[in-house]
Amino acid sequence: MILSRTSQYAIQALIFVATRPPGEPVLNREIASHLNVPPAYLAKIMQSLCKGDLLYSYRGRLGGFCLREGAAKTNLMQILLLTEGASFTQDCVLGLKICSDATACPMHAKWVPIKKKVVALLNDQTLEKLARAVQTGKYRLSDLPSSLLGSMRRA
Amino acid sequence: MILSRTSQYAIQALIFVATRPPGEPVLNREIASHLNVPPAYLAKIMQSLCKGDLLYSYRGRLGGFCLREGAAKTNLMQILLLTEGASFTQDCVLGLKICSDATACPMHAKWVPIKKKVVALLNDQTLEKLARAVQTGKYRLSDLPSSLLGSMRRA
DNA sequence: TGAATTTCGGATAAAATCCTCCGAAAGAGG
DNA sequence: CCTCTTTCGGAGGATTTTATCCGAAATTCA
Repeated sequence: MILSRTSQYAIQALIFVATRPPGEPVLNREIASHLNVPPAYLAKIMQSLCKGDLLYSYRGRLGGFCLREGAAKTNLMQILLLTEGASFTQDCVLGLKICSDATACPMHAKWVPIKKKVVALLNDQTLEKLARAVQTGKYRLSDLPSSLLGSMRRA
Repeated sequence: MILSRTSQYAIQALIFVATRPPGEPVLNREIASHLNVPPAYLAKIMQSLCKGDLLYSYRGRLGGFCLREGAAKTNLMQILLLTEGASFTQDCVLGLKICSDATACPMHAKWVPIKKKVVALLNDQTLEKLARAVQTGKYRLSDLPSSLLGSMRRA
């Protein structure tokens, strides 16, 4: 409804890394298998997150990825700026090239307040917070094992 | 940020037809040029809107598209159901296959209220309302002529 | 040094979305 | 009837997104 697969993978991966003890590199392979996402594709995304200064990467035997210092304070908006580009929150809902308070599409007035709420939420949610939510066990990052899927779907 | 191009074109086209006197067929060509949208592609979308029972189509010399009776009460949610599919509002923000109150992703609790607001807005906005908003001249459906773009951008 | 491991970077493939083209069918009017 | 116009339906192309593959570079450890 709102995020590309790339963004979803990026956010999931970053939260996962944030749940691990800082300073201990996490393997791409390990992240991918835990999140159940394609490893080769995730590797590309991890690379771009390194270039976006959110992660450190280390090659070789003790290699892997670590959160950069301070990156735990990163919020989702900052991540999406990397993965979706700057136009993410700027584009008109109906796709008009120009849509502002001065000259607006018929949805503009009603849409802006909601968009503000979305942006505020994305700004508020940091990796730190999200990682903690997962660590408490209250929330889940990976999909349920397929053995449980059947019973969940029925519920 | 949220809608596919196809959905944007569909909504724009429907609003445009809704601004026209009912019963007088509007040509695809006319809609496309007014919205500045690829005519051949729009034709496909119009076809699917006919199949979705929102429009009537007429072939031949006096042909074109008309809103089906009652279709002016159609809201955006119903249109998006046709163009985006049912999962549009159901999918998890982070892409988890299962994400419900019982077993949720770390964004779930904060996201659900916002999603509800979005859905409520989409349910509230009917073609009738949107068309009227355009007819009053307060809002715009088509892009500005390129001659004005420069001055707008600078503002 | 050499072997093993891991990310890097570039090329490429697969799938989805966006878009075009064209002949056929249907309707209007002479 | 024929001609003109329009949508219909199917095939296909272009672009973007998603995903894979592989050799090269870096790092660890023996």
